[in-house]
Amino acid sequence: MRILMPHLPRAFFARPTLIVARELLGQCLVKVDRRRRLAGIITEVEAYIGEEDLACHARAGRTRRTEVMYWQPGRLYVYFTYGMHWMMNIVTERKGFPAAVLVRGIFPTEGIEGMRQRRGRSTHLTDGPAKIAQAFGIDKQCNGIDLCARDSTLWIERGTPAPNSSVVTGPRVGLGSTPEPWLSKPWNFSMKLSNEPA
DNA sequence: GGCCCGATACTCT
DNA sequence: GAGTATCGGGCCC
Repeated sequence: MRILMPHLPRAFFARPTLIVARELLGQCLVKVDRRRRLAGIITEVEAYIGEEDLACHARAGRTRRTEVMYWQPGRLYVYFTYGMHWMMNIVTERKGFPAAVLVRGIFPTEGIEGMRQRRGRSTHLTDGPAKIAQAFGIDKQCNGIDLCARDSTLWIERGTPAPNSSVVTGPRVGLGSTPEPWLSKPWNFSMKLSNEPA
């Protein structure tokens, strides 16, 4: 019997955020856009975990912006920052506990021409969180969508898991004045692709 | 490759 | 009103 639905199931996201973040490396983000597939391998992510984590938007509690982080795992949390950029996160853990993984880096594999059109350039298509949102056409309208729903046009597909030897961890990026210990938590995960320079 | 800086508007205090 | 989970252009290696 063939697998009918390629989506990673909700159980994948309903686990500790650091586990989900690590295991998202090597998986494939897919969007069906006007009947064409846009896809890429996830190469860099960051974990944001709960109201205690002072780098997490949920540090301010449940607000209109952070509402989706409190929903079931497998939802998309999309927010706007710096006056012009959208960011894409995947909600993790259990309903009622605000946590998510920010997708910071992708290696494009399908629909590259479409990404180039949206980005208005031919290189550096998805090597940053706002670039990913622009290349995949993700904005406020995508906030709260369910990556695990049967009829979703956006989902995570099983790829080739990143071997431990390719994974690097480090502090999260762009946190500015966030106090310790949160500023230095090694909750950024990235993988080196074998065809990239070391 | 790197550093510096301005753009820009939304969220929460 | 302040702060912001960034980007791209200009410049200099």
